[in-house]
Amino acid sequence: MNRALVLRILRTGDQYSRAEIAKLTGLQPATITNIINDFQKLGLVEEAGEIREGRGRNAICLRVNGDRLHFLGIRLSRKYYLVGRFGLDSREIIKKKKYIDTNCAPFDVLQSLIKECHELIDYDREHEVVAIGVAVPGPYVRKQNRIVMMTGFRDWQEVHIEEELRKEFQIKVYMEHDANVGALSYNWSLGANENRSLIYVAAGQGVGAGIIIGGELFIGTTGTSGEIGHMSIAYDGPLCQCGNRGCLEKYCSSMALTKSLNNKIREGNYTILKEGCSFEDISDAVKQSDRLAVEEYEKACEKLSIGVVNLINAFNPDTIVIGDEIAAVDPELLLKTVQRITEERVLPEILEGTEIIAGKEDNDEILRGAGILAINEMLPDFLSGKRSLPEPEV
Amino acid sequence: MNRALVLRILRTGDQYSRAEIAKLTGLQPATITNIINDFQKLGLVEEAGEIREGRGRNAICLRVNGDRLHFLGIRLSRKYYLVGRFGLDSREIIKKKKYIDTNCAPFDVLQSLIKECHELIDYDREHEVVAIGVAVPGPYVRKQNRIVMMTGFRDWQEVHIEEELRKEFQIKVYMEHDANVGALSYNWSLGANENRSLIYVAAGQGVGAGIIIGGELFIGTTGTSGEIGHMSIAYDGPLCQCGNRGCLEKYCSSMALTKSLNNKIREGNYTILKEGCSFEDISDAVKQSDRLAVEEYEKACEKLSIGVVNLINAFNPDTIVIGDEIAAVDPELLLKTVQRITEERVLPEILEGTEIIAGKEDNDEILRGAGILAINEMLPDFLSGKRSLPEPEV
DNA sequence: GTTATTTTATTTATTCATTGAACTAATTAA
DNA sequence: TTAATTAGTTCAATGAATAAATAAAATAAC
Repeated sequence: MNRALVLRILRTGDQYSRAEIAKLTGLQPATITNIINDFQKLGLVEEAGEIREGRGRNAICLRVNGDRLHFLGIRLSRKYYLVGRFGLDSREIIKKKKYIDTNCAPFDVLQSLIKECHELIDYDREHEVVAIGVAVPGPYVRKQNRIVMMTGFRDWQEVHIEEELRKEFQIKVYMEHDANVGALSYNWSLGANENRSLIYVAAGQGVGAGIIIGGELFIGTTGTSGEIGHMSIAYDGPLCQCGNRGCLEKYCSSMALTKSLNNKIREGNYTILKEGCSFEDISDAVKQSDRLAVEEYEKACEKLSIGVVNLINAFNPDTIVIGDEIAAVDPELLLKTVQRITEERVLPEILEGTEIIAGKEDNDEILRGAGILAINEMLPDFLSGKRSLPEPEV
Repeated sequence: MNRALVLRILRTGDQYSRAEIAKLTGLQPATITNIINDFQKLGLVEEAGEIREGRGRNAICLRVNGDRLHFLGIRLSRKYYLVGRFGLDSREIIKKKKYIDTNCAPFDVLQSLIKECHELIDYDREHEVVAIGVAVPGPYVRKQNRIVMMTGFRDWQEVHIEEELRKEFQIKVYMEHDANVGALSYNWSLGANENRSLIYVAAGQGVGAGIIIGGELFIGTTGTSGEIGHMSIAYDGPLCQCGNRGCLEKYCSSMALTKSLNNKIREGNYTILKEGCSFEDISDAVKQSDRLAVEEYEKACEKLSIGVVNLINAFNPDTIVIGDEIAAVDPELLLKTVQRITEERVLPEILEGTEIIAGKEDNDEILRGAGILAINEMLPDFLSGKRSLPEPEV
């Protein structure tokens, strides 16, 4: 258990000396020496020069051997899929993106995905790929160990992604809701610690959230936590297909934004956009400061902010990250809007506990999260000895 | 750590044999023997007859010695306070209720409270009271180890309840938001387990929630989690003093219900109630099936249900308990309403993961929760040896 | 330049919780 | 009466963490 703790510290990618780790964990220096020795024997950790500061013996830097184990991460989206190869230190080694032909049957997509995975595995034969993590659009529920998609992705219901990948590659495959792995990814990049409470809001075609509590992913009883897209912010608002009214994602998903903007165009409002425009068109228009597009985008951000207000009041998390398509349109404007609305609507004593971040523009966070999922799930097996590490390369 | 695990199982109040505990914890029978031996030496656990079932040697029943340690629980409310004495098994030994004169200064209330605590401690001198748990109306924030009330209880801001009690009784004092200890209480009575995710909704003068995740209380970064009273269910609804609009508690707190009913009376609607009626009057009227009172109460329950819908979507908890004043008015009608609204508004795949319970009519849950808070916080110190148990009585 | 001080890391012996295996105890079914 | 079954204990062995002493390597002070 302490091994896991030490490794979690080192996995942040930063370098630490034994003494620093001892202080961070509260364990004795002797214990750290022992644990690090084990890790070095397993090839998980290596020394990386010394650091001189002040007087006293210089500290020896330690870092994980990122190439000791490799992992695949897959992000399956409605429009494309991403496959990436990651090191133990969550560093991206190589990645690929493929657009999905909308006419393409899920089974064929899966075959193409498998082909790409093979390529990524063959890319480096020296280091072994030991597990695969898959991020899929939520929501879904687990039923008798099978994953059943619920909305928007229903044609995939009969495709057993996990099983097929496991059969093909004979390694462990883990699957999660995309918002959940997004949370894992930020939890890692912000420096995982056991007190962290973080909510990653994936504002894309739908709106979902991944929740980190106590440094761990909280998925709820049946794995559907974070379905904030169906949180009502207007109890008598428009009916949603989930049965609820005034659902958050009716106001601020990319789908909602596209719909409302097209309506505005139909009403004859001036814009550089044409009727029938896609979300990508709108995104471009916002970047070109098209007045109507910016206006509508800001409105969507305001509604999203109401959702954030509710999350802060309910969770009082230390961090909220807003990511995915909607955030990528204009992270700055989004952040400004969220800050304005939260300052207006949350008691200052409560608000000050939470830092709000607009996700990076590139969408790789979720892909990396898929890789981290695989690492997180796999490592305990190695540390507990339930599974032995593959032979190290010579 | 395993000691804590074993004690947590026994603290449910049920009786277990060593073999059963071994199975439940996954530990070896020998380990359980050792741990139970220690507990018996400390007087924490005692044997209680045998149980015969099927073939094989009869199992020896074990149970916590509820009288080995005693605890005080205090529930401080706006209108009254409760003080209770509890055993290690969370059993209530004796309790007292005192109404607070609204003209009474907080300091005087505290003095009266201290007097009652003395009486409860003197009630049984054979068993030692080792800690006090205090439940206060939320929300509050901790600032430099001081607790600062935020709304509705502001005149208590300068009263250092924790410090005063600690000074007076020279034992540990723990303080929590009342909704949080309500959650602790139900977590206990439903059988604590490390996977439980439970939300206790305290619908009283305000609306707050206590959140159990992973069997533990989740209080957020700064301790303000569960402020669902200020969750907006109508983004353009009426302005709340918190700055938000359409806050849940504007629709379904006892204060809101009282206000809206008095408005209806003023408008001339028929009812047995008179203008200026209090929440207690309304509660009685509902119990007497006064049409207007029932109608307004049901409306409040519907709004509360919207909040519950949002909680289910966000948390996917295994249990939601709705308690406090509002629930006590008519738990059956409340439950029926919540079930109707949630079935309407939550996807069935998600809803089926959550059991919804209307709190018991008596309001002792929060008092007991205060006691459990003290027990929970105190026990680790005893088990880790940081603090030694008082001498057992002869 | 020597010595004292500080900080890092390791070695060694010790402690302590847990375990596995053999064992005792007590009960029922055959 | 014997075999089978279940409950619980004993005891030596294991293994992780620790305390204390020590080594190593640096700077500061004289």
